[in-house]
Amino acid sequence: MSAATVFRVLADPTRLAVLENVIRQEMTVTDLTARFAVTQPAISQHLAVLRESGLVLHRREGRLVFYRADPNGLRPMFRWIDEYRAFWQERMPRLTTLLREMKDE
Amino acid sequence: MSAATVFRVLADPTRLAVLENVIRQEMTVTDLTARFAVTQPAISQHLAVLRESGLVLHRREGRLVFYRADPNGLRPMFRWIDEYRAFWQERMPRLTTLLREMKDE
DNA sequence: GTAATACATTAGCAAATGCTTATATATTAT
DNA sequence: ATAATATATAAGCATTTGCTAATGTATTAC
Repeated sequence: MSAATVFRVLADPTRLAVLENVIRQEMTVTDLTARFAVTQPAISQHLAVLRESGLVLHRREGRLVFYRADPNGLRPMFRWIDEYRAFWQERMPRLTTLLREMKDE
Repeated sequence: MSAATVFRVLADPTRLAVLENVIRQEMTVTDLTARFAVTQPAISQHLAVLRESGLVLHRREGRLVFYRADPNGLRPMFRWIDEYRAFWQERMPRLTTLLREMKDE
């Protein structure tokens, strides 16, 4: 998964907001649908994109499907940031070790 | 400038690669055009998007226009990461102070 | 001046995207 | 079994996107 792919997935405001919700807490599709002005299929489609890009995990419990963010999903983004570390570092001196952790662990 | 906007700008592989080039070093439009398989107008259009979203700076010198990355351009992204700090932190314990710097300075 | 160079902008187009409606699939309740 | 609920998938459509070709605008060279 490339950084550009992760950026593309996060680029849509609705999809980003869906991710933000499942970062805060695990949630069903119905829960999510209730929080947005779009239909359930739209939410399911966003979740499919988030799933395929490794940004969320899901588990089925009866008819309910619970979604939650996968912290590993953003690793390509962290790797990208780290790759240009020297550049950000000019302005943000103590950045190095932190990004190292985010990238490697 | 919202995080989603920054993500959208970074989402296109060509445009991301253009940004990566001007991160490494200041460069003219002609320089950039030589490095990609697309036409000069395509490069100029990507640069326009990067300019309007605050990701690059430019200066004119005669007929040449030099572009370079603006490190402040990614601040919305860093702010977004910081907003969900607690979540990443579960897996990356020493993340806090670093993101603080990136966000605030 | 005129020509050449560097870059930006416009118009047009094919492909991708995000949405809705309709429908399919899976699970639970009766 | 049948109906109801939860979610996924498909089809269709309007909008956005990234590209090229053509043209416009500065600036420098002659």
